[in-house]
Amino acid sequence: MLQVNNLKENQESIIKSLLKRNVDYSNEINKAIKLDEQRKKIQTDLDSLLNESNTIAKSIGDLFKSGKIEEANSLKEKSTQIKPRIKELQENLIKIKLDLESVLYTIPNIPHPLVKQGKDDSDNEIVYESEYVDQNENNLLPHWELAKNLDIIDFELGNKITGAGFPLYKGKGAKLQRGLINYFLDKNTDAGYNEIQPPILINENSGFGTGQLPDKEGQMYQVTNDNLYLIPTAEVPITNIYRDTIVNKNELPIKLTGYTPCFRREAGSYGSHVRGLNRLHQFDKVEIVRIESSENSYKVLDEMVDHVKSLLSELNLPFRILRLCGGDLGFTSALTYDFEVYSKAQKRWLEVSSVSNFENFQSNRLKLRIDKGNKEKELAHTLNGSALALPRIVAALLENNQEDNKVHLPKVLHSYCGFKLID
RNA sequence: GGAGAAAUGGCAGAGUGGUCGAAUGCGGCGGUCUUGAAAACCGUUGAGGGUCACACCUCCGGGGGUUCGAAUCCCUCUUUCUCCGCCA
Repeated sequence: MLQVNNLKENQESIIKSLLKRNVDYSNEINKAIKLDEQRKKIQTDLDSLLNESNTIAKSIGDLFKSGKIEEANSLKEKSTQIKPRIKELQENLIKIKLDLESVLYTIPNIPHPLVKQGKDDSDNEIVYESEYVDQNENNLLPHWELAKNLDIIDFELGNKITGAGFPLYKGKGAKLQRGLINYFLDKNTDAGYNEIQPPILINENSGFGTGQLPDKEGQMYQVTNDNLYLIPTAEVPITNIYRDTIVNKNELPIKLTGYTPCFRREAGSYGSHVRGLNRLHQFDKVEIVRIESSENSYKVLDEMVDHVKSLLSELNLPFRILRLCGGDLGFTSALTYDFEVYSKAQKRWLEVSSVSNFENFQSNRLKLRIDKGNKEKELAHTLNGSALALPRIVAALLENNQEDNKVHLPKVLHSYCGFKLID
């Protein structure tokens, strides 16, 4: 959520920056500014009425003490008279605050200057490509066939137990999952991230804090009896640790990592491009989250990109890094780098990580501030990224390292999995 | 799941209807003293709205109510603790 004051002060430039998303938000922004002015007006009126009524109440107390009962009683009456007006203003205030908030919820984050205008993912800029990628290898099996032949992932059984998009990993497939999770967590920990294990069900407040609610509840699985949601990403519980908090600047840097399963309804996506592991309702992901001051956050974003890069390099997977254009940039993000690995059998790039700086967009909603000392406080910058999401990594590992229906694991995973070859 | 108690500032802990945004202690910050440090002493120290700055307003777990006036009384929800039951 953007700050109204920021909208007011930088109206023109914000509208212009938001145009990079190919949407004109000037109406919403004007509306927000107007609502805020009305809010201020109502607030001021209400405050002066409250002041009046407080003053009266105090004098009544004094009058009673000095025994002037009659005077007190007539003041009581006066106070009773302004009460309905106070009530009315209070109701108006609540309403206008809600209106303002719901307008602010519709305005996405301001893209960073590096973000180019663009309509969709075809306009994303490639900022790094790991190596020459041979796109002409043929006779390679897609991972779902390999997985079936090797009997390491059973999509049908998952379907039987739960439904499509809930695969069952077996034997070396299950061990590969476990090995990857441990490998990622160890690498993240080595890079200074503090490992945590958050709950995977969240309440409504947490959903609002990171922006899944309102409006995006359709993408989450819900536990209606208890009004809880299954997390779509560890970002939600981890970032919400810092909801309604003021962190002291000497607690920085805050670097957290956590593994969780993630649950996404992915309503409306079907077809051949979601086959196998390409898109699932339940998948595993290791996430990294950082809380930073505004002056450091972009340095930190680069750091995170380098870190994810090192993971993919060690896994020996061909990958590229994209800087998302305005049209593909997530609602809450100011700048996002996507990591894609090349899947040689499908001959497609698969997204395996997304690293973003949200600047203070999330923290404004979370009410997450940094105490900089000298009575100075600022909204924190939040950043997060996948390091990494498992399914497409597994897909690429299987497809790219296959040889005669066998799969050779990259060296770094040997000790984590306890085997070098899946056969 | 049943019974009881509680929820106050970074922490501990007073406050049961009227100068209470809240005593006191600890902690934090600034200072005096000291070669330096400690101790001692003095001062300062919650958040949000609003203002050029003041004034002023809101907040004592959340929501609602009573009252001229609520941290204090009532209702409700949540959480925590103790006891009982059940249990990985």
